[in-house]
Amino acid sequence: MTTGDTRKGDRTELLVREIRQAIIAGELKPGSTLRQEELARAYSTSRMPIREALRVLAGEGLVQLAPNRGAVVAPIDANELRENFEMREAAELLAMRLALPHLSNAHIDKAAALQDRIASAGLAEFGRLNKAFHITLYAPCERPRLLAHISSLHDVADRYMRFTLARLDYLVKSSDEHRAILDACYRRDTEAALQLTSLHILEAGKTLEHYLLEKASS
Amino acid sequence: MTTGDTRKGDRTELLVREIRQAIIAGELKPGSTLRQEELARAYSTSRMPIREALRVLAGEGLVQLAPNRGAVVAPIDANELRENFEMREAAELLAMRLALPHLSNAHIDKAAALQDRIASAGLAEFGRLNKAFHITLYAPCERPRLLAHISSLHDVADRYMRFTLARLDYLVKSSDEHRAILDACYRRDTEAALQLTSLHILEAGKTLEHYLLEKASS
DNA sequence: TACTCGTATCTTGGATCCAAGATGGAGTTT
DNA sequence: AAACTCCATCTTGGATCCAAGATACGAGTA
Repeated sequence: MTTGDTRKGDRTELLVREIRQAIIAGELKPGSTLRQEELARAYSTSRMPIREALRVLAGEGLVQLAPNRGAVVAPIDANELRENFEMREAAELLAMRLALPHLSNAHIDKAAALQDRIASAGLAEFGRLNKAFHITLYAPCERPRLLAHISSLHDVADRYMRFTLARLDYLVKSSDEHRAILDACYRRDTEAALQLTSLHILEAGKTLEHYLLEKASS
Repeated sequence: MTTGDTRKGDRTELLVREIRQAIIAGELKPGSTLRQEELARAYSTSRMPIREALRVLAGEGLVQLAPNRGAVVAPIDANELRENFEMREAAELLAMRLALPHLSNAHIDKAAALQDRIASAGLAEFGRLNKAFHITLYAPCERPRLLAHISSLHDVADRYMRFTLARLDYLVKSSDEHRAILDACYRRDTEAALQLTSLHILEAGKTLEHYLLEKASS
């Protein structure tokens, strides 16, 4: 569930994080089969924690399990991409709406600082920082399940962004929209903040969908 | 993730289903510790599939894992109840909105048949049938991830409903609202269907919250 | 009497072992 | 030549074994 829990965590939990990152980053290619023995050797452990980790990742939709036939990295799928952004819009609007009444300038400052880092970061770091930016704005809503859900959705969105090798103009446009959202937050303009967030997410989805189809036809 | 996948499934998958139901039904009490050995004996298997099942259920938020300290059934929490219904509203409105353009009379008929069964069912079956009713209406949206998400949310809502021992008038009111939603669907009145669904969910949340606080103070 | 430290016991987590299902190829048959 | 069957091999799934962390209890001391 991608909880924000940062405590020590057992080995399996670490493996979940590492394999999840590997899938998001595309090091583990979509559709490739994951053999337990291989992963065990790769992460120098036994098959047992790998098995548990794969089941967790299956729950997040990043791998697909078939009984007695093993696991494959979830394939890239235009429908899933669309669905992901639709769900993100619904979930993030809710979070934004609930967070806004409790959003302090300190919070917005923190998000603004993250946006500054995004501006000077590359594609590899964009997803992580982008997620942090959004979650920071939503954090005051105090809804742990909702935030975990959003975090998980961002992970798969990040995967699609890297897969499509999103262009620079995508990052620039996104940054502009971030600044507009921050501005609306500082002004405590609820309607604008919600509207801008909605557009920000939906248009990002459209753009990535476009990139994906483009890539598929080439 | 509570996929609708109904294929044979390995032992672990079956265990997940059984333990999930036991938690929802309250047979496994909130806060009680789950010892692997006990569960293994109870389901006549070894600890191994139990361990995997617990991790999956942790992902769904039905159990809480603490490294080296085992698992407990997720405690009842008024905040989580509220959050659950807020998330349901957001997710189900999205599903409804996407499904309506593709909703055939056959689909609505099927949902209506489920509603008839709900009317003559008891508290124990309400949750399952209620979930089926809603999912049936949303199914034409063709969004597997979204539907799985909604299904999972319904599971924890069901748990709270049973825990609060929801009164009969709750079930009656819910049935009336179901019929109103069906009516709006037959009329293809999009606005009304969305509005009624929103109220249906939010008021159910309020009611259960009320019951829960009542129970807590007694 | 209350508090602390140490030990015995319990439970989880990881590794290994074994059985069962799936895959691939060779050989046979039509 | 194509297809089917049977068998060797590979991989997963479940059980058992062992180590390490956590808990509980009791002895000893202030």
